[in-house]
This record gives sequence, structure tokens and C-alpha cells, in this order.
Amino acid sequence: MTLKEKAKYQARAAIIKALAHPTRLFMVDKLSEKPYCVCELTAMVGDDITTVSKHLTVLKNAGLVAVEKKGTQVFYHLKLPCIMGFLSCAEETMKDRLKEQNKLFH
Amino acid sequence: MTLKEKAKYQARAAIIKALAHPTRLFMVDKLSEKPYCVCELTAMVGDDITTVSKHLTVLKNAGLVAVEKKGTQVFYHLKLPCIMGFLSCAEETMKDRLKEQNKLFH
DNA sequence: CTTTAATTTGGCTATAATGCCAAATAGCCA
DNA sequence: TGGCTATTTGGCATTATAGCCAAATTAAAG
Repeated sequence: MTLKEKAKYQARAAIIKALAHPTRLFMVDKLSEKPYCVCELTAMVGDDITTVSKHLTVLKNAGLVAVEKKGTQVFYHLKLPCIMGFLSCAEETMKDRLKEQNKLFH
Repeated sequence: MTLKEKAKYQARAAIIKALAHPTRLFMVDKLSEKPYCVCELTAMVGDDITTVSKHLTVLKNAGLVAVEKKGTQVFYHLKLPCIMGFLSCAEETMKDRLKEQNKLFH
């Protein structure tokens, strides 16, 4: 890997790493419907609000979401519609894997 | 998040996490062309062969690649064509981010 | 200006990921 | 068999991530 290539794949990996957590995936899924504020997302996720906030920061730093303040609330919205297609590949992989597991038992 | 949802997103995250590393992304990119053996990938990556082997194990455990042994060599091939589309979203995100960075400087 | 609600940040501990070395395994060939 | 090549595994130190608490910030009200 040349230095240039390395930089390229590091940049890609940074984005993918931001998605590589169940809570963050869940939130991205929710945000694909419509924007939500931190307190709403916190209620949906069911974790500590500071944890949720930090997860959102990760998504924001990766450029996947953006914020809009409304009074004391902060609304997050998805920045990249293509992410959902991206995730459908993960879904497909999961199904493939289940299929193979079934083969082993029958 | 219900337990069921949690399980669903954990499964998805496991797949995405497997991709969340520059070396693994690079190899997936290479493997999208054709299968390669570990030694070939090691030469391309330029890391220790044991490191490369472990990265390939991560991809294999996630169901993203599969192996075929030929003599002493082990050839890895991509199992999911959709992964490349998946990655093009990462690319788009990167470009978006660069565009915004440029705005800040002009 | 004080209070209150929403959110972020700092700090800490526990857990997981990374990458290298040494050693083990597997298959070919002399 | 013995040696050689390709690959994997075990172990270990380093670094990064996750999640919680306490404290700081920000903005709206009263």
C-alpha cells in the first residue's frame, strides 16, 4: 500500500468505523426517517444521555449527520441518504450467514 | 431499543466492524477484482504476514470472504458483491467532507 | 438574575482491537 | 523422513473504544 492509498483507505475506514456500533446504527436508522433531538434518541436507545451524545458526536465527526439547534434542544439529521443502501448490504450478509448456519444443522 | 432490535443492530455492527480498518478495506478492494492468496495480499499490503492473516480471519468470521486451499496456499475471495457499492457511499462522504473543508478556507 | 431543562465535556475504569514475535500447523518435494 | 514454504495461532504490549458519573455549558423562562 502506497502512502496515498493508505491515506485513502484510512479516510474510508474512519467513516465506516463511525457506523460500526449497534447504537449508532440504530440511530442512523431512526434518523433516516426524520430528524430527532438528543433527548428523543436517548429515550429510544435507552442508554445514558451522555453516552448517546458521544455516539452522536462520533457520527457528526465522520460527516454522517449534522445538527440544528432549536432552543435548548439539538436536532440531528442524516447527511447521506446513500447510507441506507450501504446498510442493506450488511443485511444481505446477515441473511447469507444464517442460511449457511441452517445448512450445518440439516 | 428492544432486545430484538439490539440483537439486530449488533449483528449488523459486527459486519460493519469487520470492514472498519484500512488494511481490511484495501484487501476487500483488491479481492473485488479476483481471489488472492495470503502471500500476495501480504506483499500488496506491506505488513507482517501474521497481521494480514488475522485481518483476513476477521473478514472471514464476518462472512465477507471465503477461502479455497490450493496446495500450501490459501486463496481468499469476496463473498458479497454488494460490498463495493457499500464502499462507494464512504467515498461520497469523503468528498462531501472535503468540499466543506474547502468552504472554510475560501 | 436565578432556576431549570437539554446537551456536552472531562475523567476514569473496563474492555476490545492492533500488530508484532515466536511457535505451531499443513502440505509439498527431494 | 527431513526440509521447505505458506499460513495460522498464542501471547503480549500498546493503543483505542465504551459507558458511566460529575461537572460545565447553553438557552429558555420565571
